[in-house]
Amino acid sequence: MGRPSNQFQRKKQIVDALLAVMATTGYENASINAIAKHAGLASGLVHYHFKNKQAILVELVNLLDDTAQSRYQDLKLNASDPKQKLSAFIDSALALGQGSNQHAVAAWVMIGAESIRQEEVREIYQTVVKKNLSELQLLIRNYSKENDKKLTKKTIENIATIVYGSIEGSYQLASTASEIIPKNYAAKALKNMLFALLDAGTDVII
Amino acid sequence: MGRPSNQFQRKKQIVDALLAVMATTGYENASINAIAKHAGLASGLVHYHFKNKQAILVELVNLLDDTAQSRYQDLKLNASDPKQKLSAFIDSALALGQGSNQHAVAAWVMIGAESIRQEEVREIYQTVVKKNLSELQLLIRNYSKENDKKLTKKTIENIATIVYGSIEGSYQLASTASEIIPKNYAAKALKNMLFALLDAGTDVII
Amino acid sequence: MGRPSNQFQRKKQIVDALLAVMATTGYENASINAIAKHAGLASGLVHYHFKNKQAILVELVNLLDDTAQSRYQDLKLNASDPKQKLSAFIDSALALGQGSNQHAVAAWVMIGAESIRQEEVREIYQTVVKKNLSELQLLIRNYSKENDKKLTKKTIENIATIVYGSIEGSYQLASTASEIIPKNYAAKALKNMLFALLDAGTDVII
Amino acid sequence: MGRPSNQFQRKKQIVDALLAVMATTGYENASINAIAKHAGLASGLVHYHFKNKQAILVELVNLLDDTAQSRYQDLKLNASDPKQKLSAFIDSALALGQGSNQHAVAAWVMIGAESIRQEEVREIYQTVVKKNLSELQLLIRNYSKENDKKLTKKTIENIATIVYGSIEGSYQLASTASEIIPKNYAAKALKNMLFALLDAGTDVII
DNA sequence: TATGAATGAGTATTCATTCAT
DNA sequence: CATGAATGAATACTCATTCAT
Repeated sequence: MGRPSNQFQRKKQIVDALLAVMATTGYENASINAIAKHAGLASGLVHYHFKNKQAILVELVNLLDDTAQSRYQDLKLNASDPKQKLSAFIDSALALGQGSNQHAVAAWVMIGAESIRQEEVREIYQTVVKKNLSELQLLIRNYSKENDKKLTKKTIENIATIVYGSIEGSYQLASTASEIIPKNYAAKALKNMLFALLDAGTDVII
Repeated sequence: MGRPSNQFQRKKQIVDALLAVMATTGYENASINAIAKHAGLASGLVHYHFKNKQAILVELVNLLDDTAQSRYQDLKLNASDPKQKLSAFIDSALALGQGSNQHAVAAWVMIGAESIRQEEVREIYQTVVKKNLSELQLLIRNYSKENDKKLTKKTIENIATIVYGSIEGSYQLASTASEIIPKNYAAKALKNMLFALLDAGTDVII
Repeated sequence: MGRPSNQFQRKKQIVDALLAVMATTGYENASINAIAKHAGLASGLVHYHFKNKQAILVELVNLLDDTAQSRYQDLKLNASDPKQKLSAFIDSALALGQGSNQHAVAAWVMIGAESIRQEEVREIYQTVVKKNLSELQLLIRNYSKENDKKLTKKTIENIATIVYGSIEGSYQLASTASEIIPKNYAAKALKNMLFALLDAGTDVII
Repeated sequence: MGRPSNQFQRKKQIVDALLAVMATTGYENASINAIAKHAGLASGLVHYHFKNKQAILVELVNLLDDTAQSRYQDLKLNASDPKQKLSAFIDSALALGQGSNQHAVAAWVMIGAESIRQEEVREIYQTVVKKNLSELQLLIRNYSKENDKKLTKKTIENIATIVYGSIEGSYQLASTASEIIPKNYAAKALKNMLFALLDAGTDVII
């Protein structure tokens, strides 16, 4: 009957290794050999499980998105009103620096840059962005609805986009300038700014 | 006597070529050959003018910073009060998409990623970040002072950082997801959000 | 499971190729491509087995030393008294020109020159020199002891060094001036000169 | 009438620079640029004065030989009998380490290695060797004649060759192993060995 | 599944030499 | 004579990918 399949475990091992290696070396410099060594596997095995190097990256993008999603879902469970849900989104995204997610944050920045030049990566990256923008728009709409604000679709889009951009930018700064930026500023500062805007008179918001 | 020097012109040519090439291919994939070809030069000449590839990148970072600076200085000339000056900063940074600066924006994103792994690049990158954060803090302080708000140093730092992060994040989104984000949303949305915060009661801001 | 290792065989193949190529072209001009071609291998494989070109050279120095050692040990087996042992050393070192060791001699001269500028090579080279000087000093001491001569440590050192220098110099002449120097002069001439000195009155020797 | 020619001075400057540079880097790594910089000249000027790099090396070989010759001629002036003349040859050749001739010695070793692979260099190198061997043979013949020893031509050749080889070998050891060999051993040790041989009964010498 | 040897194209960098000024 | 910019071939080394075992 042959040995039991361990495809899943091996793939995870390899993707994790790519994450670790590319967080410090970048994607181009994360050689298959380095990835294999980090995973404790023979280099040939990497290509047995993945058609090519790009396929590992694609898998990594999915992994990072899944992780972020589940973190958000967890936090959302305890959120009862729209404001708390919006906060949950931002908090889950910007709980930077704690745990081993510094690697993930650095890798995400690299992926962002990589998606400029790799079509397939860009597609998945955009899918993730789109999903997050949609979720943010929904959360913002619900929040403003509850507060009896009537925001146009366009306004909500703009706000969601700048908020999501702020999150991505915080990743960038956390990875490249952590010594010169405040600690743990991001989530709170972004929430304050966002709610100040949403709570202001509608004439302010465009 | 002897051949006249044209170092300055050639160096500019090469740096410009790196900008153009890496905007679409990334730094690693911007081969010296590709750069030379784009500049219409022999590949050996690139190394005659630059010690190594990294030196070109360093020069490019300086160039991009200089360009951004002068754009800001220009806009600031017409700004008479603190609010206008703060606006000038954001406008000069986020006047994306117009002119040939799409390349510059994409390159800047690549540089951000590259600075995670190249010490020397990171240092210059951080210098630029630091300078911008300082300027932003000054502008915010002046604005709040004029409005009789007393913000703590820490608060000003946090606000400046999230604002600068938003700018960097907008570059990221503009480069990788321009099809799925609103057009020209960034400057206005960020300014609205920022001033909503700064104009809110001090109890809101921390 | 998996492909059987042949590292040992391949490494030998590559080192042998370096020997052959550098004997006629020098180290700098022994390109990895030339070495690979001579060994019948793909150029990339050379770097799969050796970290860099210098590592091959280091391995070659060791190989040449090993070969010389075993030649000496073989000859020493048939030597019963101190004089014969001393002769065995010189004979094993200066049995030039016969067999395929012309390449080895030329390569050794190149290595000597190379060790002036490559630290790591110089270290191994010096180790080999030191070992040979020690052995020569021991042989000379034993010989003079048997002949009731009392030579100072310093005298023995000096003699050993000039003898070893003569050997190295003979390699040089054999490689660069073989047409204009006598055939097979070296071992006999050096032995005659050395024993004339050692057998002379102690007043002669200093 | 144009400016006065300084060809001679310039050529000397360049040859001296090659000597200095190649003493530490080897011939292959002594780039024209490095030579020019060391000489304080523009790189193009080097090729104005020398057809190619090899021509500088050829000139250097001649320079080193001339220097050695004049040192020998100086010492020979004070030598009145054959023994003193023979000593003068060895002394002039082995006055190592003093003055700035360490560079010259190292360069000579490099030239020896280089002459294995460069035909033209080998030819000059051999000319120098031949001249020195002839002189040594003459000196040995005169010495033995005075002492009423009748040495065959072959014997004299052999002795001259091993003596000259010893000199070359001493250069090698002085350049690559100076830390582990005695100081100033060479001239005295070689002379003792040589005269012990020449003064021994003719039955010893073959 | 797994190993690790093998390939060959690609990359940054160096450098002798030429040439415009 | 002199400068130094320009060329283009050569070189060590890297690496994704393939393949024999």
